[in-house]
Parts: sequence; structure tokens; C-alpha cells
Amino acid sequence: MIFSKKLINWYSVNKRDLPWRNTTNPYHIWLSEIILQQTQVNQGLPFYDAFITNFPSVFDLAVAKESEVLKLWQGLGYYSRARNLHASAKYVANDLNGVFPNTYKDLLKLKGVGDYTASAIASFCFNEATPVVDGNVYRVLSRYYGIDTPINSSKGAKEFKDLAHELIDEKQPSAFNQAIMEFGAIQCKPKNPDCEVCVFQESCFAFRNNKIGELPVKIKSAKAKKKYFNFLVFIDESGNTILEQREGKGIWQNLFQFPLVESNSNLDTKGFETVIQSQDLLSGQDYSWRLYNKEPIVHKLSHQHLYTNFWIVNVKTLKGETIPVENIRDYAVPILIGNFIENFNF
DNA sequence: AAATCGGGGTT
DNA sequence: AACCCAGATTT
Repeated sequence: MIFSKKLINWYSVNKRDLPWRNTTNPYHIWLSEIILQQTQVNQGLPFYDAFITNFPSVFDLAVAKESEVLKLWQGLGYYSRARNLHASAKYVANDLNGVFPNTYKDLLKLKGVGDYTASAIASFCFNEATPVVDGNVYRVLSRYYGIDTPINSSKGAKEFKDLAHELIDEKQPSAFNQAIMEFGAIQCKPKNPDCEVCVFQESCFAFRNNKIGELPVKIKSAKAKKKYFNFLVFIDESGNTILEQREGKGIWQNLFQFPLVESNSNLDTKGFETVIQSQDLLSGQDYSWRLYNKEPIVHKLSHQHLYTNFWIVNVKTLKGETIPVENIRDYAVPILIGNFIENFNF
């Protein structure tokens, strides 16, 4: 039996029942695909439900404030997805009268929609035979065909995309694309794949040659750099604190945080005294401070390991823009801050 | 081509 | 600790 036929048969028996599989509404499919970028199904599911509930149509999303969208996205990570999602919703609602682009080529014009996502929407919603190549597809194809080109190289991207294009069932591209991803996600897993019950066992290169553990090949990325973050949690006698909105290019763009001082190493008491005395918003006032955490809280991101201290600083009055602590949960914050807020007794 | 952008889960 | 996830964008 040919590859696609066998795969789709496997899918019809083994597929999970997921909410975005019961619709071809491009708004819903688009939402699900953005949420699922570099995100496992179980992590994305509650966010998908929340977005459908809060923004039932692309118009509802378009008229929302970015702050609302970011708040709903809080905890999911890769926040440019939320900003691009919002910008694209405005584009579809305002420039396209709410009608979603219906071809791969036009879908690519949406911010945050790249090759994978355009292919997914075009095939799932509009039956266009555009192959999806996500992490699952790389793994399935590299093992089955014994391809050792690094999947995260330009050469690999083209090679696997071309192969997927040859394999796709032109008459049912949606089923083929979803099937190959689902097969990679729940059977041809990265570790301990279920080869003993695999319908491709006799014809799989990696299984026949005992190379399951060596495929796919991936170029290793650089190790994460250490950073030292000191958040200044100011509290005045009226129960106000200070949150600032992050700007610029780095992580957590447009999210809120306590005033941040980055240091070159973990600050001790003496080091913090130097920092706090340079805070001009204290301007001569009496203050007292304590370190919330005994050891730095290590927050691991893909490219940075953040060694974090929360310094609690009590003062009589705060100058500048303050917020009442009871409103602090209205702001979109990185989960590192969110966890602190949940655990700290303001 | 390489770096950046999160957070959670598995091994 | 290393690796992975329904990747996209910037450098």
C-alpha cells in the first residue's frame, strides 16, 4: 500500500478528538495553528478555548486592546505570536471585510503566518495540496526514508518539503497533513517510539537499520547564557506598587514587570545597597528592604537562564506612576513575575 | 546561516 | 541536563 494511504488509514483509527478538528472555520484553524507553534497540544488547549470564548469572531479579536490579548496569552510564551495575531486580526477585519485569505500565497501575507501555518490553513480549510513540515513531519520522514540531512538547515528544509510534496495525497491533503503530524506526535515519538505496533515497521529505514535513536539529525544550538535579574518590588504605605511596560526588542515585549536592574552576577546585600541607593524615586526617603527569595529563582528559557531575585522595598510614598496592588492581576506579566505575584502576600 | 523568542513536559 | 514541541522573524 502506498505511504499516504497507509498513513491516512492509521489516522482514521488513532486520531485524537481535538476541538480544532471539528471545524474548517479558517478563523478557528488560524487561532489553533498560531497557539500550537512550538507548543504541545496539552499546553495549547486551554488557551484555544479561552480565545474562542473571549473572541468568538475575528472582529471581536480585532477590536480588542493589545493589552487584553497579551493578558489572555500570559503564560504561553513567544509573545510575538500574540502581537502578530492581533495585528493580523485587524488586517482581516478591516482590510478584508472579515473574509480570511483562502490560498497559501495570500495566507503568507498575514503576520505570524509562515510556511508551515499557511500550508496548514490552506489544506485544512481550503483543500489546497500544500504539505506541512513541522517537527513531527521531519521526524517521521527522516526515520522512514533514512534521511540524515540536518532538519534545521536550509538544505534540510527544502529536501523534506519537496519529499512531503511528493507524498501528499492531492485528493485529501487535509487528512494527509493531519495524519503525518499526528503519527509523529503520538506514535513516532522522539524517545521510545511505538515501533513494535507500527504499521510501517517492515518498510521503515530507521527501524530496519536500528537507527531510531540517530534520526532525525539536528544541528545543536548554543548553550543558554546566564543573566542576573533583580526585580524591585516597591510597596508604599497606601498599598501601591510600580509596574513598568517592557519595550524594545528583547524578551517579553510589551509585557509588564517590576522595575528591573540587571547585574553581572548574583547580588549580595552590599551589591543591592548600591543598586537601591541609585534609585532616584526614593529621593532621600527612609526605606527598608528584604530579599524575598533565599536563593536566586532560576527561570530557564531557550537561550537564557535567568537567575532572579525579588527585592521587596517598603517606603512611605512612591512618586511617579503607581498602581494599587489589588489591581496587579489586570496586567499581562511574564510567568516568572506571575508566579511571584501568586505566591507573595501583598 | 545563525540567533532570537517561552514555557512546559519527557527522558 | 538535554531534548522536544502543529515555527516565524530578525540579524
